[in-house]
Amino acid sequence: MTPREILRQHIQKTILLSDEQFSYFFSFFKPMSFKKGQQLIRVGDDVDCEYFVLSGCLKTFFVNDDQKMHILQFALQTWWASDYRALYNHEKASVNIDCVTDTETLCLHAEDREKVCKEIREVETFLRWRSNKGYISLQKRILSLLNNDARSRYEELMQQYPELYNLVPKHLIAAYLGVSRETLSRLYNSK
Amino acid sequence: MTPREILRQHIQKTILLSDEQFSYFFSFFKPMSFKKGQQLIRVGDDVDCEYFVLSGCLKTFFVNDDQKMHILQFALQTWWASDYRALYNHEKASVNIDCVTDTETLCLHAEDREKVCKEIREVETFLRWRSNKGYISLQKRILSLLNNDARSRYEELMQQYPELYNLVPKHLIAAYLGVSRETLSRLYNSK
DNA sequence: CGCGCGATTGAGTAATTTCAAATCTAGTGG
DNA sequence: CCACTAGATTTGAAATTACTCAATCGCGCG
Repeated sequence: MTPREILRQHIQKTILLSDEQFSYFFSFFKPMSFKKGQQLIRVGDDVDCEYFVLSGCLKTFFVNDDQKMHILQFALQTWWASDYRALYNHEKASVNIDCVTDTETLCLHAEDREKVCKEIREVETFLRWRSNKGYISLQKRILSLLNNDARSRYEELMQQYPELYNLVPKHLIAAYLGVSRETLSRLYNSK
Repeated sequence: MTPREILRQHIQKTILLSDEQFSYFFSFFKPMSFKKGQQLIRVGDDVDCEYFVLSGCLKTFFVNDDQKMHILQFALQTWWASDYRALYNHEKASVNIDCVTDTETLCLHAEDREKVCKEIREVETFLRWRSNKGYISLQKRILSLLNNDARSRYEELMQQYPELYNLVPKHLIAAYLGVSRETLSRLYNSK
């Protein structure tokens, strides 16, 4: 599938755009490819765009004073990634984003997003629903953090995104689940 | 402040509506008042509306198989509450919402929301930003759950929402923070 | 072959939970 | 005003869970 098709199918799960409308929207996306380990956003950066993943895997993460990394999100194909707090409030980035693997993205600038939102009603509807879905999935994750122990969080994640198993090193999975790598290792090697 | 003024001020932090537009939007909100302990949404219910809090406090929560309660959200004045997963996907409720104190709300039905969104562009923009802010605040909470121990989560919460201290029983705060009530008690009585 | 990264294992430590009991507090009825 | 009660909070002690730190193992790659 071409980048254009990937994006179009993704959007059409929520709304319908005419060829003309979609072409116009698509014209604002800039293809950007990155190598494994390359950084898209660093803490303190100005943030003016968001990334739509075509292939590969990004991670959004935060490193605390003790050098411990916490992962907020893995972004696979058709996922969006940015520091949305920075992007929407015009603040400096408070999280990092880099590549877990080589990754191809489409980059959309915030000003273009707002421009197209104004011009094409359906695009704004799409973005509203995208935010809603994001909200719902974060709520689910919070519930999982509150309610489940590390093992069931791990099983839940692997069941929902099996592709992560081979794509992402275990210590990153641990940083996403909120346990130490040692604990995660013990969890799935015993029992 | 009247309910109308509370809602209007809240909305105007994001977008500007003419008197006429606002009156039209406002006409779809139905005042609903509840007593402490009263349930607005129960797991398994059909969900067709969301609530805008005028006064008092709601909690959105989940009770697991061990009868342990986990709190997803407290909703104070100008906060919105519903089971958004159920509301947006037309599923049965997977969480409960009830009143921590006597609570006054404005109730908005999903179909009316979509209707007004179509008719008034600014309302859709408002809802898009509302979702974004919700997403950002949940992301902040996840980071806090991953990175901070129970004590700093408690201090963070009390600093951000001091009114919760007198309004909400401590064992509910514990259920929000993800610790046992005994641990929470020890945390702020030692030190 | 040796390096480097990731994964595993062991042992000791720290944090949190559970369970049970005691204490406190606000509201009710006499 | 007092006694009573239900709910909320606190405290103690034992058990559990997860963490840290250090060492080891495994494997792909130059």
